[in-house]
Amino acid sequence: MTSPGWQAGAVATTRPRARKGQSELREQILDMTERLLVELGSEEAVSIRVVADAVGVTPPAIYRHFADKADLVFEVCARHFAQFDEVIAEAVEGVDDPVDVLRRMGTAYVRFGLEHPEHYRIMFMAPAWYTPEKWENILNTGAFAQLIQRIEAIIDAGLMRPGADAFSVALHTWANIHGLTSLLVARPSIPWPDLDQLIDEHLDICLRAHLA
Amino acid sequence: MTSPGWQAGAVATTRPRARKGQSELREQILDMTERLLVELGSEEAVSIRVVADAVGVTPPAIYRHFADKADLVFEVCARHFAQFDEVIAEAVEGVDDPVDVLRRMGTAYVRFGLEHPEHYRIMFMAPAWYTPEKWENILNTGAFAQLIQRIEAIIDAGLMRPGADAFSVALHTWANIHGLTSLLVARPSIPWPDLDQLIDEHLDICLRAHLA
DNA sequence: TGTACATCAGTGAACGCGCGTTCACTGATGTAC
DNA sequence: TGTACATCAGTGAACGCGCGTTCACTGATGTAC
Repeated sequence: MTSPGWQAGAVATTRPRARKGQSELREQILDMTERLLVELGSEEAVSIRVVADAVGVTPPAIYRHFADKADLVFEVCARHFAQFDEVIAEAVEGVDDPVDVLRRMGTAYVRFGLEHPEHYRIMFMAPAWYTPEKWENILNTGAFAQLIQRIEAIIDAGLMRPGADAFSVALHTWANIHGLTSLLVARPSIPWPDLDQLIDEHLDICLRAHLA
Repeated sequence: MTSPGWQAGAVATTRPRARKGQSELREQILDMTERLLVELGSEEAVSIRVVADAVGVTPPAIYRHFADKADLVFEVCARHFAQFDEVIAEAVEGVDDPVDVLRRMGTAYVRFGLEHPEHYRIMFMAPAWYTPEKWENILNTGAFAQLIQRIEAIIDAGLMRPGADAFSVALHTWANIHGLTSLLVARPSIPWPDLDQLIDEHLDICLRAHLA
């Protein structure tokens, strides 16, 4: 049995070459790498060959669009951070109450981790090897700057314990929220209690520790 | 240049065979695997061949003591958990004040992570693949049971907020302490403030959230 | 005490695999005349 | 409008590597007679 496209005399059913300068392959590769990262659940399992195969292209084709594997993973990582910042920013859009803002940021944070566990793992749990320098120091990230700013607003409104320092509160709050998120991501097999309630409770506790 | 041990006519400098049933190789392999895990900073980088080389033995020799690579890593993981439980238990020995007990457990926990980052990573941050089932659900672990018990003591002493549930408090406290620990382990390159103070502050916050 | 033998911890060579990456190439696309 | 040519995205084959694991073996250790 020969596949229809490969009968003698027939033109081989090769992938049609993209028009010059119009290749969408780069985007397809990024999309697929992101998807495979989620599906295979591990950075290591996503190889150049596996990505190429999934996209329907030969491995060397990847190298026309990315310098090497690290470059590819860097780009995907950059997408994760952009997406993350977006999610956090969206979560507080149009919310007035400054404490409610914090609650929503926290909830959005945990949800992001649960919905994109492999992204979250690479961003905040894995060794920094594959994380572009730009995000290695996450404290410069859009979302963390956001957090500090929102905490300052609460301090200004006189709702925080006296003497509270915005940076310090932000750091500990991040650690606390990350703690729940990363445990949920790393150990999904633990018989966690109801997630909605667990997250709500955790945010109660995190806020309570700092509010006046 | 031939190495002295391999001159023509000389007896090859082979590793002397252990006496029957007295092989210490098994322990040496476990020790070295643990050490390499720390040195190489990654589970994946520790291969059967690398371990064999470091111990001064050929790869197949490993298989006389462990069924396969997973078995070897399982055993090392078991050691980590035992060591961890020990550290936590030691930290509270002879401490009377029930709140102080919690503080010391928390400090010991973070310190364990900082001193054994690769152990910590495997135990609580890495996917559960290599974690023996026994510890996959960490809530059954010695240390977590300890934590619940100690929290119950505080509740009994009337020092907790009314309505506090020991299991719930333990869960959130674990998440909070793990949060700081895992961030420190995952992102050592972040310009963290003074560690002693950071840990102290974090414990203040964690306790404050639950105490009456 | 001396010799023949069984045991079995560790060896040396090899297996098949998937990895990242390279190289010379092919052939459709687009362009210049 | 037709033809010759340059471009370059993607191919096919191969590289060297380290991996986990297997196999038949060796030879010192320990034992039975």
